[in-house]
Amino acid sequence: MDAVSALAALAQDNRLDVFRLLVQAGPEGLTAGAVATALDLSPNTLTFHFDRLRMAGLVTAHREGRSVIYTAQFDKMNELLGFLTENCCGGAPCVSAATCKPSRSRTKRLA
Amino acid sequence: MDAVSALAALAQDNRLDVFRLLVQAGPEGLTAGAVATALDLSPNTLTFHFDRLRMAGLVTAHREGRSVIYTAQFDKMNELLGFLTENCCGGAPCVSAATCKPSRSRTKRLA
DNA sequence: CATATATTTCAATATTCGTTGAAATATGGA
DNA sequence: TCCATATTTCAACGAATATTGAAATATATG
Repeated sequence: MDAVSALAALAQDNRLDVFRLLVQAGPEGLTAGAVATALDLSPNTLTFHFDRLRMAGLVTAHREGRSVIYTAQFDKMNELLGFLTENCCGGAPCVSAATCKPSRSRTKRLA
Repeated sequence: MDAVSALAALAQDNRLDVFRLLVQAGPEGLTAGAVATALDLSPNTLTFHFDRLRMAGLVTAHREGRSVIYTAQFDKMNELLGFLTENCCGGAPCVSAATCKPSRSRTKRLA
């Protein structure tokens, strides 16, 4: 796993905002357009940032109709948190317990 | 607290290595020269990276004789871990328990 | 003081980053 | 098919990043 690219993906204001928004949105994710509107980012700029997050493994994308839906990858975030706790933190033993989960398990979209 | 600059500080191979080394070294820290030797970095390049870590609050520096000793700031790392767990992770509740501590509490230097 | 050691500063350079605007592509509906 | 919506691709550009080499600064020792 590449901790540096995951860190780099989150180390930018707009991308951090994008990721936080996707985390809030939970496993159903959000359309690119919804993120663009929410954060007031132009669609091409957003694509650039999505690419970084995607290459780092922090989000995935799938098309649904004309929209593309981006979804936070909680596993990857857990992996990063685990790495940081273990390697940059003196190895506090709480890693496995602090499992990263979607904020609210709302199963609203299309339901 | 500026999560982005802390993330950016760690989002580079050499700096991540530097920080991990300082975490291993514990509260006594390491001289700039020791880090340079351990990671095979030229001293001026290292100063550049130390600056980034320092501005992010992840390390502090103090002179001791002709050497400058750099020390990891565990509190700041805890802060970052807390932020990430809370904001990028759905708010898993383990944050306060996963307190970031020096790897080994050896109180050797000057003792 | 003169010299050696330890670190920082500075200028230069190639590379990468983040944004913009225009054009292209993909999908769905009239 | 034609058109509107949604997203991506591309070229361009200024800004920031990481590294190098040379010079400067700070401290200790003879």
